[in-house]
Amino acid sequence: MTEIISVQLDDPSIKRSAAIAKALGHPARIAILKLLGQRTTCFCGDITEVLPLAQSTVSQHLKALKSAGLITGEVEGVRTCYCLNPDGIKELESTLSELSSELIQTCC
Amino acid sequence: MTEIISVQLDDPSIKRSAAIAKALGHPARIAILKLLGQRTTCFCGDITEVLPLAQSTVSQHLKALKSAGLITGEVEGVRTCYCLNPDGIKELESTLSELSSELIQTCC
DNA sequence: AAAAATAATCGTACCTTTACGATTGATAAA
DNA sequence: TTTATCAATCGTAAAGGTACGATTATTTTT
Repeated sequence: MTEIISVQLDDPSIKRSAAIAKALGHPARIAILKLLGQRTTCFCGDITEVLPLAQSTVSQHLKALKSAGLITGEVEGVRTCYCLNPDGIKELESTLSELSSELIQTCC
Repeated sequence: MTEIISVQLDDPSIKRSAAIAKALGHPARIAILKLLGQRTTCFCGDITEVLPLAQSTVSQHLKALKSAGLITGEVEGVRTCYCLNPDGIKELESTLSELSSELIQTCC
């Protein structure tokens, strides 16, 4: 019985997985996440110092990570303090490990 | 000692992680992977039947998944048989679980 | 009060992605 | 041999992503 168990593009869990993956889909954004993992806390300028990108570009990437829920950003005076968002990172972990174990079950 | 342990954009492992994530970064491609997980084997037409997308669009997504190494595609006469690529799926699993556990360690 | 510092946003240029229909080339069926 | 089938590719339009410098708003420091 090879039944198709509904694969819909607007399935919220598929959309969410794709959105998380999309946020990870650029080297700069992975690098930023790793950096935040090393330093616990970071200002935008700290990241700009380390990456070969303009401040406005870094700010853009931070915005993408924030709207995907993977980081938080809190204004502290003239700076903004960015941190990994534990909830988002856990969701990243669970969502993508669920997906890969689902896939591995049949193919490996 | 809060030392930065080299975060470079052209680090191959960062680039690879980003490339894998990018391949997962669209609902249609996640749906295709899940479909292949359910059916073990699929022709392009099977996928086109199930997804609300034109054949040429599905073909494009299959191409993206294939060049990311997540699926294989073998011509069988007039059709092409697509399968999950065990090596690619394992790499997806290990790469992204390594990343998330690295991140979880500091933030959670 | 003026100047400096920080980061968001704007404007812009360029490239990529996504989607479609049409076409093509290859194979299989009539 | 002709016709039908399948999927890749082409051409193209619209939308989105990536990068930069310049500008702006806010907050500190002087």
